[in-house]
Amino acid sequence: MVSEESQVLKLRRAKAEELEASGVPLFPNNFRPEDKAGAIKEIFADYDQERLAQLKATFKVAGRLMAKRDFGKAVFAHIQDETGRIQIFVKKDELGAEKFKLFKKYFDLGDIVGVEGPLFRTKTGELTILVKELVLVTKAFRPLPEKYHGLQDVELRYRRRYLDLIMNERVREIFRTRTWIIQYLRQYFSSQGFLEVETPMMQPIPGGATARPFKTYHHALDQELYLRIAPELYLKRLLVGGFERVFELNRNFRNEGISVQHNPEFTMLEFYEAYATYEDLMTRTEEIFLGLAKELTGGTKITYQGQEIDFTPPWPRIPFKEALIQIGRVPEEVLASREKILAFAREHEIKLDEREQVLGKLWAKLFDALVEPKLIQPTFIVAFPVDISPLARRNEENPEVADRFELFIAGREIANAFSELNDPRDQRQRFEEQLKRRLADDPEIHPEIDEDFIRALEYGMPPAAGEGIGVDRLVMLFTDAPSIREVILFPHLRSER
RNA sequence: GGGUCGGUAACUCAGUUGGUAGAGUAUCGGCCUUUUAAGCCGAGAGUCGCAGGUUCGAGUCCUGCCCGACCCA
Repeated sequence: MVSEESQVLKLRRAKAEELEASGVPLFPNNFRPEDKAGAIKEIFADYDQERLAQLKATFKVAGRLMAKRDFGKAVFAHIQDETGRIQIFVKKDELGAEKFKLFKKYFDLGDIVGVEGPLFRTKTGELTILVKELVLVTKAFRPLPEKYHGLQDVELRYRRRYLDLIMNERVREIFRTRTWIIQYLRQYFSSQGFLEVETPMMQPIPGGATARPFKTYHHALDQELYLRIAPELYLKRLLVGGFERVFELNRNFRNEGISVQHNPEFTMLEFYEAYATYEDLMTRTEEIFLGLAKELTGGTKITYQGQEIDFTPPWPRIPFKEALIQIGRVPEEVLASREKILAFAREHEIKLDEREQVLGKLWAKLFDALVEPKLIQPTFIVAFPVDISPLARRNEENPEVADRFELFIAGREIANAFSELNDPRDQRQRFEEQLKRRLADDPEIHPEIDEDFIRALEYGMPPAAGEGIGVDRLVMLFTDAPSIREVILFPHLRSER
């Protein structure tokens, strides 16, 4: 990058080098903090000045210098470590004239410093470290954003997430919650006897979903590979292999648009349970979400973008077609034919591909436009058309419908699950049907049937149900984040130029 | 891909009908030993996203492009 040295940066670097020349190391690694700001504030929250004065202990904390208030012969400052901020009071007659002068002249906001000293309470009651010892731990060559407004620019927040994390406590909190949720999920599935596994991220035939994949190339193998769009077909091979409960919590990649709900790489939880049906999974899903809500809020409700969402089970289970009619207000007769749907869509300004032949896909478009946005409270939509459910088991009574559900919350799809199709003959037919359509759709694509997956089914896969939960969207819900970028540490942006 | 809005100092933002580019924070110099957006005095700091165009003169008007946000596909 071209030099973006501003006057401020030049001055700051020059000052640091002057300090270094005087014998003070800028990046030493021999300070060992023994205390955390957060813990100190918690433990001594109720101590008044008198009790603090009786403590013999001193405290040793390292943190980034976030604020400095200079009174001449004494300076108040705040330092921030991973657990929070604590005030320090640097007095000339406590620290000594020499070190005090150094601090005033050479220690800048943004530097990481180490302090040691006893605790006291100021006139205004703030718990404060009276600094007896002070060292520079890491010199910052760049100034921090403005202390009051912090870093606001959304683009800068994403491109320089490190700065965002320094400046915005709320952002740190979101990512702690994200990690917490992921740990909760792992713990839940492990405790239920699910084995966590890792299946290929690079796949010769990208299956398990319909999406454009990222393509890559393996030189030694002289083979094209695709970043996975879903782990599904591999996880089901493991059911064939005899693992009866498996889950994978990891990244999927889809080479499609970016939006508030879509990042090219996103985190998916998929789990498969032998001898269970999609109905069992609805119960399990209610249990998981309710558990998360209780742990995170103490209750059954959360607020997402101003809307209250209540996870108290049971959640409504509405057949797909009925949802279109009752919630979407689509007249039943419209659903019967392609022509009527196209006319209806035109009339209601619902955009869809007029060349689309598959009835189920047309229904799905109506659903996305008319039903999905209205599903605010947790709702299972069940009984999906088979022609948009190529991996799901047919319903026993109605073979046109799959034993499948999708979970919607806050107008978004959060999970997708079904009883798994384990009849290799039917699976082959469905793949072939899909293949035909995709070739007609886009001759550029060279889709392939995953023959080994079919072969695996031919060895016999126990009846099972499987589910995928979009973890980023889940985290959005529980952190009240309006955009997926707020819950992904480094969301994809165009490169800086 | 289309629409709307935005990009001005390190950060947060003003900038009038087109007339020499501003504030606060941060920085630098000075004063100040219980402040907390500390205060007071003084100073420096800009490729106004980029490239063209109109004009005597463009941060401001026009065109194209780049980056971002939101909505739509």
